[in-house]
Amino acid sequence: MQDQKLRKGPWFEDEDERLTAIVGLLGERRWDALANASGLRRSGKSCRLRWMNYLRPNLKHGRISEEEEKLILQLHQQWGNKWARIARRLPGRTDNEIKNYWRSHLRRECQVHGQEKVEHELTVPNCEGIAQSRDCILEKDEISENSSESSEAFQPSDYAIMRSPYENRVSDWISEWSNYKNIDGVKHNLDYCSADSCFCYTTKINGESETSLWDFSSSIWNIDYS
DNA sequence: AACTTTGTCAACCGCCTATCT
DNA sequence: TAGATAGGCGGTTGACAAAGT
Repeated sequence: MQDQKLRKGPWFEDEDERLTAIVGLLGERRWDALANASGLRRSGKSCRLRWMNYLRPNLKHGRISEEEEKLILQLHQQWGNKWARIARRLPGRTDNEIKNYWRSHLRRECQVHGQEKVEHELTVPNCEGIAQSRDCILEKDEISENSSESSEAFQPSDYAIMRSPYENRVSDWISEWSNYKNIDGVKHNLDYCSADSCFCYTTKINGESETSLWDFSSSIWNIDYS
């Protein structure tokens, strides 16, 4: 399909219907092939975006509730502009929606405070500056360990300053897993380049703390009953 | 009433990573 | 193993409506 023939801009109702039908037939994959098969003069990316942000079932289209807003603010404070990741915590909401909402919210905040600093800090949360490297993660780890607040559970999300989808996925997985297991705190040391990745976590069983270590490279549990 | 500003939303763009061949 | 392709993500833009002057 030639680029100059591709349609852009708002979607028409019949295009939505066609896309919905073809996704129902072929599933949510191979978007380029799907776009061709549908006869829509749209790129695969455009089809995917339309589906993910608008046509997908179980999407909420209404206003963001107060609870959702609190969650967005909280997660954004923890993770920064990881919209897709934040969206995964809000069923029915898309990353685009949350991103848009945040931008509106951010503008309001800036107007209220009248400080450019606010924008900077909100754009670059955590770490007192942007995490340019994984060194920052290590520093944060050290800070946390020495902090007077160290009695509080260390959240897996504190390691969210990662850059690759792989890192994000691993971090997400740890986060979800720890929630599922009702784990107090997770410490995560990820070196994805060397596949020497591990994280440790603490659980309480009958009031006793138990620290365990998950080693990605060997996929084994090392239990430390301290 | 007319114009300007602000807010909201949908969509596109470019980059990066994963997967395929 | 390298190159090509597909998919995912965050940033940005532009259209439109509502609110303000």
